[in-house]
Amino acid sequence: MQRDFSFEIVSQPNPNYPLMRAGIIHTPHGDIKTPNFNLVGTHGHVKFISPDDMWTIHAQVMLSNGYHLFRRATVISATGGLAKWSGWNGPTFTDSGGFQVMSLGSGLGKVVSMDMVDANDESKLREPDERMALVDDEGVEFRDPYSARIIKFTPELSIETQHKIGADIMMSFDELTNISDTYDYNVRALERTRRWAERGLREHIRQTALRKDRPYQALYGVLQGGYYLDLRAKAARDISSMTVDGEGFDGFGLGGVLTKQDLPSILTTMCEILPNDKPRHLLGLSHPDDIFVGVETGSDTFDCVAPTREARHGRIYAMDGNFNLKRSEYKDDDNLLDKDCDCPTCQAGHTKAELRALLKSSDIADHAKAYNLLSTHNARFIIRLCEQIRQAIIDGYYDEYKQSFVKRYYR
RNA sequence: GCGUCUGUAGCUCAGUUGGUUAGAGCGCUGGAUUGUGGCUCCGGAGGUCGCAGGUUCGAAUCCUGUUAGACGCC
Repeated sequence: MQRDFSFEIVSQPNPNYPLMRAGIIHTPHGDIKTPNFNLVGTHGHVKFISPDDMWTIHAQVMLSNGYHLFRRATVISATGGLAKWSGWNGPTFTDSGGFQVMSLGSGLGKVVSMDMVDANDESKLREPDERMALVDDEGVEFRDPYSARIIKFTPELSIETQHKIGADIMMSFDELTNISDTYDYNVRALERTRRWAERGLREHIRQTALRKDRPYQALYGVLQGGYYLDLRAKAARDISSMTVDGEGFDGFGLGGVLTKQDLPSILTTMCEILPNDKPRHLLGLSHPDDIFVGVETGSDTFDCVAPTREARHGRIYAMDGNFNLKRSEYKDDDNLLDKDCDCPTCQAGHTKAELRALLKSSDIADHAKAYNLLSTHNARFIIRLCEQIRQAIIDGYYDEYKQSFVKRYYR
């Protein structure tokens, strides 16, 4: 199979972190220098951040969602794929819709619990008859109560949809378990995810053959297993060794609801088993401490809604620690969001007082302005963090960099 | 001058035939937010019910007076 997709490692091994690396992912829409944070544009655009803004803040990747774009997949395909259709002409990822198995199913209407006090507590799960996503071995039935629309998503349909959308990198359709699911349930869900991965890989090979006129789209196999290390190791062995007609996955997605406490051991367990020469994407995490753990254990790319969502809610990232811009103490504060920031918002001189007023205004146009200025700021903060981590890995001063960052940020 | 209507939280208002510590939305204020059903979610402060009397076991609610505003009529 012809692939215009590859991964190269550009750093020397670090004895303190044997799995850590900096690299380059070569895709049909350009190179991704890793570690990198992918901006999340679920519906094909990042909320309140334009493609021009993305270039300005040195974003490298947009990650969209095959489930949310399902109805528009044919149009996107006809337009020439996600990059052209969205106006963002750089590298793109699509997620499979696997996250929605949980977020619209057992976790519907709840903030994703990452607290171990909820572990194994099935009473914390949404009742099946209240869920908008019902899972079985065949796939997932998504229901929309407003339109009465029902979509039966299967691994085959997810992959076919993602091929239509045409992102450079796709994710296999997986079942994400909730922290409240039991060990036994995780065993069953993991086996289901393994079978779905195989079915998806088979469909991927079929679709690739059907679309020879298009650039090759890479497919990452996704690893699950809850917070159980034995299941995580099994997932890593199963997915990394999986082949269909001699073809395997191009990279790996590290998925699941992962607590800060368990993150290092879970990531280490998986990445020690995964082959070193393929890229790994850590799904859904972007807080700086999580990124540090991720890169130290071998993750290359990250994505998360937190920087943009938290920006819209007034949670601002800054080198000396995050803060809530809505607090009254910033009402007359003429300082920048972060005096050391190179984002367009801080470079333009917007003050905390000014941005707070926009954010708290009753005018929807002011909101939009604030959301744009604050989202680009937070996004740039995490992107810059990844850029600096990459440079530190390559130039051999990672420990010093991390120490200085953490000392200020988590003071 | 007379008549009618209206005065309840910073704002807009609910308050059932009088019945425990008078509610809501917005605003204010604090927190949450991790592969985006989110201008979302959770919490807190804030009122001697225009004022003064009266009836009653008990009044935001009924009666009288008074005051402020709106409207109408001479």
